[in-house]
Amino acid sequence: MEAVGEAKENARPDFEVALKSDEKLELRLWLRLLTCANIIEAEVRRRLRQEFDTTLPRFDVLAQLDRNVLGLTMGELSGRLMVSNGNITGLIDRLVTEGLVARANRPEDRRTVRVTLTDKGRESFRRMTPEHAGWIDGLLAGLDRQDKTTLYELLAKLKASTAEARRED
Amino acid sequence: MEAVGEAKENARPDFEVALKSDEKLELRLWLRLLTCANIIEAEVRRRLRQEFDTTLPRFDVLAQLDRNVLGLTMGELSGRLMVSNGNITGLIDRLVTEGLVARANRPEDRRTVRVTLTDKGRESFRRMTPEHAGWIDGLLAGLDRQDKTTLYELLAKLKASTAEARRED
DNA sequence: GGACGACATTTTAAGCTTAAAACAATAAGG
DNA sequence: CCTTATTGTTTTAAGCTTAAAATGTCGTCC
Repeated sequence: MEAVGEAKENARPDFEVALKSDEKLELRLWLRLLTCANIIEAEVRRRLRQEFDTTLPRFDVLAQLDRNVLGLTMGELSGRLMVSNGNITGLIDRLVTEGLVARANRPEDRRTVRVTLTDKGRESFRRMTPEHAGWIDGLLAGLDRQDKTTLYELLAKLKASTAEARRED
Repeated sequence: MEAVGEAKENARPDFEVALKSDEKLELRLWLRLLTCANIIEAEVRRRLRQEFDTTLPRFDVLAQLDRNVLGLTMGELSGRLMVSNGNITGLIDRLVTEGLVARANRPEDRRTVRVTLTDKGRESFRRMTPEHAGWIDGLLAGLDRQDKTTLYELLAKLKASTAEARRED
């Protein structure tokens, strides 16, 4: 018997359903952006779990390590994924248990750890990437090329806007 | 002593820093969308914590209850926020402890619970909303009105696209 | 060369989140 | 009725996430 309602396979808020139309444009824009990101992210998480029995944070770690053949330190990983250092510790613990990554001590600086993909980890990641790219393509298929480039440019502007706003504080 | 690096006040991935330029447009677009959403979300979370000592999921629950004066059941809440039922249980537990919402049993159907805002909860939410809207305005200030409406429309198209893609499976 | 500050990582405590199972109550069909 | 299915909520086990504190290591500056 299934206890969870219609939120199950969607996950994350679709606030727009409850939005009064007299809301400000800025708020509606933000909520719609959030909704889109959440829908796609939830879909990617769902498929990673169903098809590869893994999670998005694990996938993200593998992606970073695949790009950096020489490995990365814990700090470099947390910087690139923009999560806390403590978070990375647990994530790497689990990936080591799965045999997908390896920790190597570095004699030249015993404070740091070099994390690298194992062969198994690399193989696992390489098996997932094309599927992953396909999911994204499918989810964006309703936009034509012009839509995509326009959206891409507007999001660049938005990103710059948020950076500016945070600089001012 | 501060242990956490530069990820601290940003939180959430900025994958673009590691993106090879030969990546597909679709993938770059998705990662940029995710980055924008994560930046804004992290900023809202940070300010909710700093200025009001609360969290985004709590704020979202209060927002839903403020719109629905008669209250909502647990199931209605989980549907509107698009999270699992089990999640709502814990969230409401904590909000009850804080005195911001109240659970009321309903004699006509003893399976369900009616959750409503307390006066304290309503007052608390009303104090946060204008600030919250201001934060969003500030973060989007770098876009002119035309940018915002175009972005709003493109995101509607994207949302429809994801719905279509998931319908096909 | 010892003290002190800076840096890298881990630990801790708490909250958020989910899927799945368990529990509780109503509804429906004989 | 009363059994069975359905509906609404909670519990459970596991993972993700953070901020803050603790731990361990390096570098520098007397």
